[in-house]
Amino acid sequence: MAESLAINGIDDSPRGRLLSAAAHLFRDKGFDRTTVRDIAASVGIQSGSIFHHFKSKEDILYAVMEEVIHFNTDRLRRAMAAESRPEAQLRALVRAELQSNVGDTAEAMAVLVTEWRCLSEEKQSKALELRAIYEQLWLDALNALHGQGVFRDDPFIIRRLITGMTGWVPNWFDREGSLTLDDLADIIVRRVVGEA
Amino acid sequence: MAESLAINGIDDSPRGRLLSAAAHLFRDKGFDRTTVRDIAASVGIQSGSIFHHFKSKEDILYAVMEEVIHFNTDRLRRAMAAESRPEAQLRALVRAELQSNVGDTAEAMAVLVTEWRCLSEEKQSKALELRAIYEQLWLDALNALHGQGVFRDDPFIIRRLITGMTGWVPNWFDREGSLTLDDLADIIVRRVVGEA
DNA sequence: CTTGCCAAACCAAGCGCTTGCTTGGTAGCT
DNA sequence: AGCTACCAAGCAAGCGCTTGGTTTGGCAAG
Repeated sequence: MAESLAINGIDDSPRGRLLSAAAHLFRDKGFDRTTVRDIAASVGIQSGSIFHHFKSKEDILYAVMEEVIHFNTDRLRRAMAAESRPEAQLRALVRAELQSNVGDTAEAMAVLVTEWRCLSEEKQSKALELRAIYEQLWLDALNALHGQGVFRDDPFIIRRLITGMTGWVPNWFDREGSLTLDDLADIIVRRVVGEA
Repeated sequence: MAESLAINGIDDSPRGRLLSAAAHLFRDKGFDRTTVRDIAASVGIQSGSIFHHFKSKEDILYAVMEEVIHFNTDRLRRAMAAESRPEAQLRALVRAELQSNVGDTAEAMAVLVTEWRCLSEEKQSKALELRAIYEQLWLDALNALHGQGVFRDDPFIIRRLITGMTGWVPNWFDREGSLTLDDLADIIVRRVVGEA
């Protein structure tokens, strides 16, 4: 049932199983339409028992988001460190983000994007700080590439356009289709560096 | 208060005012967190009175989506008809979509994207049919451009990437900033036809 | 100009149900 | 003994929607 999400090694604790189930349900039905009774039922406990692990339903949502941001920031950092040639580094970043969005953390990432406003403003700020670290990695890389003349337009805007392209992919990409994620990464990279 | 949305000439009927208020609230708080009491209060009537105009809360959401899809399909059709040169036509389509997403129908478009799953499956299908007409206009145009050698990659994938780019714009674009929508349209067009 | 009428628009009240969360207590492992 | 994990029961609040009745504006007959 809950194949994806995974996120990390935290998974076989009661808390980890709750987070996995919650991420799955949140993506399927949305945060508001998912009840604590739904989450409890999908791990086989009573609804009240959830509140021994999280102090509120919103806390579960925040925990899902925090985990996935941390995990994917690490992945991005590794991708960046693994390449030195400019264009290869850009391709590595795009691949990493595609992996985040349609691969192992697809469910939690979808929740991060679509259920953002279900967080209190305070928790939104905290998550935004974590997200800013992720974005700074991108901007550092893009600024470097821009400085080396790999592309011409404003790196800040280019980053926004890449975010849009990769963020929309889960809505149409077919994992069983003939187009691979690496192919797609190349096509996206070509939107930045040109078809040369 | 409710400056945007507009959508059409239907606006000064009770129904039109309810749709405007609903679109605004749905974008602000989401469909589930918006109560019929909220909507009623924002047009100055009692909550029960809403059900003389719509038979359910979900019907309000569907009406908002239907109106905005029709309106923006017309706009796209006009944009396409107004240009004959390939690249100019592409730019016209991008401009039209940006106008839809961050201009006059921004609120209703945001609702269309984020509250999609709040519709029943039956209404989702109906909306999807309307949306398909819109998408077919894009594909026709992109296929023509592709045939004329304006770009090389698969038109179908390119359309998906454009959808992502333009769809994300409302999340970062600053209408008071120095970057205009036309500038942005040019930058996006350049992602398709190259920087030549 | 008045009168009688009707449909659209609305109100006041509340029903029935679901929701997130609390409470007080128990089973089992260390 | 004490801790983690859990159950059974239920409370208070909020939800979409219904109901029965009242106001309002327009319009044709007298």
